[in-house]
Amino acid sequence: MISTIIKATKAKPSTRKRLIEATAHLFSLHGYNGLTMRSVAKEAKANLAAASYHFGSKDALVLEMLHERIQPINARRLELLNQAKLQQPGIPLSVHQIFHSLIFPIGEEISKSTKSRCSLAQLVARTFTEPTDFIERMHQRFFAQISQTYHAELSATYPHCPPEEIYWHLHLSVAAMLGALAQHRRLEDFTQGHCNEGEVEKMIDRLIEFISEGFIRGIKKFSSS
Amino acid sequence: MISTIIKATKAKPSTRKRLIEATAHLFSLHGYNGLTMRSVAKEAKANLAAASYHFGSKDALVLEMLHERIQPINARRLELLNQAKLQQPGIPLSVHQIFHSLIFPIGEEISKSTKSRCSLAQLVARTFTEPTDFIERMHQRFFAQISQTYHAELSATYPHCPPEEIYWHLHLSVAAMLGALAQHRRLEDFTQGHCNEGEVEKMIDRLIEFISEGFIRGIKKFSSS
DNA sequence: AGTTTTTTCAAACAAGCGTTTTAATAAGTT
DNA sequence: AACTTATTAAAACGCTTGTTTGAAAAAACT
Repeated sequence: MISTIIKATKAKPSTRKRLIEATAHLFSLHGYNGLTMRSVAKEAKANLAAASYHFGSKDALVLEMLHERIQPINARRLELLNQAKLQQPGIPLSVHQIFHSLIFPIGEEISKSTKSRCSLAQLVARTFTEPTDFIERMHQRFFAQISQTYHAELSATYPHCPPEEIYWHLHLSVAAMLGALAQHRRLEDFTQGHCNEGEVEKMIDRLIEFISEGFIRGIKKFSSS
Repeated sequence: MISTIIKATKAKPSTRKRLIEATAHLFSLHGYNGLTMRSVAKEAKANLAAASYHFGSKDALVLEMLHERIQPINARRLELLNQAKLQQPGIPLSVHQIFHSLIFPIGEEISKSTKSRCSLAQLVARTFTEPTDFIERMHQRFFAQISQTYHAELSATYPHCPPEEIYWHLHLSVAAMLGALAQHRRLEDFTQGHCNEGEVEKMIDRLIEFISEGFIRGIKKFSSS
């Protein structure tokens, strides 16, 4: 009786779930080209043909994994955005508020997933640095709309700023965010041990401040001249 | 007579040079794993065995290419740094001056190389996002020293700021720079055509301002509390 | 229970990979 | 001109890749 309960709680997840998790881990480590069906199968303790059976192809497998990982983050972003707007109806959000809603959800997910071996930071970042064609298409589908949302929000905060300049600095902000995520793994090496990769909160706090101020001062300088 | 002169001026470069150039182009497009000896040979209009003959292995070929491309940038950085220090001996450099010396040389090289199909921005950025082991080692060799130089310079500007906080924000700055370079290719898509990828100068100017201000305000906020 | 559907498994497939070999050609030297 | 070295070329090597096959096992359903 007891053993069955233990067995039930410790029962390993479905093959499908294990494949997705292994894919996330290996993709974040080695990128799309560095991920092989055999390495996924091995890590998921599944048969080589399992991934093809469940997802059809390597492309579809990776796309499904990315969908499952990224969708919750984007949903949370919009949630935070709307939440802030409801608290001050009619008043445009501050730059800090806007970038908080953009960056904070990533920190949340990273903290959640530290128990698993997959670094979400690396995964999200790799989505943008991978050159594979199909990932570019997927990127377009996943992020095109949300980037427009943020541009609109920032335009509301700076109603007299030319849209082009908003775009320039939003682009820089997103690039900085992704760069920080991608580089986070190297933090300890880069700082000769002065900073700790595990302090995700510290990183997120500083990143939000860094980007917000970079954005504010940049807009001020380049839209007035 | 004339034909020989034309032939001489238009003579295609040595096989070795063509291989390096093709490697740079394909590496920046597809990364290390996505680059194949056959694709390099084809683009360089050389035989498949040529790369192995001239460089020994794929690893050595890519390393040599990176060395040739990155070394001049780092040299120029130190040159600008020393130049600025000579103009105001004894006085610490401003944050803008420091980051100008870090970022501007990349802009120079990008402008130079726009005639070739290789985007230097992508190449430099990929150096940092590629997970391949040997590239990590190479990165350590190429950038470990220069990152220390910049930390020292910034510490001189902020003598009372704890080194840890300098590291944090230098890390964010470098990450932002690399992120911007890596994302530069997507600029037009991201901004729905509002911004032009070709305007490298604009990007560099805004990047220097963005990072400098992010650094300054971040240091102010997080080292005083 | 028997039957159908879903899932696992080992083995094989063609294609592409980095590298090596061997021979032919070009360049340089005495 | 003869000889030595450096370079190019085509073909093959062993290995890994994503995907498919067909049979065995497990699960689900009537």
